[in-house]
Amino acid sequence: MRTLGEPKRCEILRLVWVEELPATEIADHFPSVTRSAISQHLAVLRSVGLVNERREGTRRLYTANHAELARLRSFLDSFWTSSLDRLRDLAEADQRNQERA
Amino acid sequence: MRTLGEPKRCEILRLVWVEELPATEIADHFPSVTRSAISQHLAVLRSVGLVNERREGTRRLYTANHAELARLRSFLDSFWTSSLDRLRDLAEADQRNQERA
DNA sequence: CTCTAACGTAAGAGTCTGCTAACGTAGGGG
DNA sequence: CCCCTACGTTAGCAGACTCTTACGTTAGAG
Repeated sequence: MRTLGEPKRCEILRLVWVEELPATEIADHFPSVTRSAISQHLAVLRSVGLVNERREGTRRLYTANHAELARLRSFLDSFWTSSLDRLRDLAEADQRNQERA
Repeated sequence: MRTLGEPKRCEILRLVWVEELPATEIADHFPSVTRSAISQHLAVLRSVGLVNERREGTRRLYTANHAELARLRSFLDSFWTSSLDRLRDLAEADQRNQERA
């Protein structure tokens, strides 16, 4: 989550989401920063497994790891499901209190 | 997203997800840090609208803003839907190329 | 009115982060 | 073999972030 808190990394992931792209082409989408900066962002994304790397000659092709982002999505979903569990627990505790009274 | 990149803020949001809690009680869940630090985290969460504040005497009661987190969830979902759009666009472009050939 | 509990806030220290600039490396092309 | 392209990596810096300490404020109790 912290990884995608950085807007550029989020955008990079979006770029390689459906299409495999070489590092240079990714960097070209960010005229405001150096290719080096993008390379470092790619290293971070790779370190947390959000992208996969494939080498082809001197080029390195990147793809998004959909499964990893799916994990993040299900983590957010857990907020809602845990809320249901919690409400059920609260309701049960409340019922026990009423029975005791 | 960057806001929840901080683990403590994520945990705070979880605490106030189903239950309205006063600031002190939230801080008590984090023995490792000062109440001041938690107060500052609450300010950040409030500034991005992830929590709502209600005053009751000297106490301030916090609740999670479910709608705001739902926006984040749908943002992640947009990754998958946009991927479908993108694939459709690519397919159409490819088809035009074949027709031209 | 004084005291205390429950807060937020300001200032400063230490740490992390994202960036650039410079350099190193590996794989072709000629 | 030389050179160029496509990269990653390192060093260093400026700004952002998180934490603590100290202080200010407000509401209620006595």
